[in-house]
Amino acid sequence: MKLATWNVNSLKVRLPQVLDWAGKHQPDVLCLQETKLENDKFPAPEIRAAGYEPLANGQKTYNGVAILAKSAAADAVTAIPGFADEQKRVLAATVGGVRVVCAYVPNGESIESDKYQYKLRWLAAFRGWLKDELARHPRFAVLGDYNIAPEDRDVYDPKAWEGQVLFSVPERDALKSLLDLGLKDSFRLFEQPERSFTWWDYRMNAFRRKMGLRIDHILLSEELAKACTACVIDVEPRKNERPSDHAPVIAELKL
DNA sequence: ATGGTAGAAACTCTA
Repeated sequence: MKLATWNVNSLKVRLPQVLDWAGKHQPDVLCLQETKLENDKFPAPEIRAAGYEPLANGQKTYNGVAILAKSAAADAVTAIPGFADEQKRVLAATVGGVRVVCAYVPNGESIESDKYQYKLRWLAAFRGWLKDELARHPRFAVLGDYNIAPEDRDVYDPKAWEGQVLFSVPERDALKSLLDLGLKDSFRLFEQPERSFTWWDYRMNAFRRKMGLRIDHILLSEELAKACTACVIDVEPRKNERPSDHAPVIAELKL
């Protein structure tokens, strides 16, 4: 079973790239973030034609998540229970006996921003929900754009990024506290190339200069981590014309 | 000295 995640930064713009990529890599589950589409605008027919059943939780202009699955998805949840949030950032569903959470964690803007406080509050609520879901589902995966780089090696210039949003200690601690629930960063289960990143700013030729951060992650429960045989970042779509600023991440499971 | 780019939508906000 292949699980994948990709922040597409507008599904309207990126739909052809998403269909092309899914056709090539054939993930069983593809989690998308920043779809920026209301559900009634979601391109469900095109996605069905490509062999995927879509689940969408979107809004206009900002945010929005979706799960594309090769087999039927059940028991969808579209919000963090008990956390009032206008922003569409989560979607959970059960696919092929695996409970999948697709998440778009708030960016935070800067550590001085109100949005940063929202990010930390959001992560605390998210943790509570994941704990509950994990208790009920031993086969549990949390995929998405976390907007947090865990370690120095996940940042092209950790000195310059120290204390900045996406790499500040409170954010990294929040990510650690998700792992402390009993989740594994699937990417680090394996030997990986140096300078492995999933996001590069559109500005300053950041991609060409390898100035990236690894902020998109696939976290796996113990049971799924044991079954995980590979996790890779596919940088190829970042080279496309009109690319997303994020690259997809794929984890392969032998279930 | 505070850019630069991209997306959506409205002439600005978010990332």
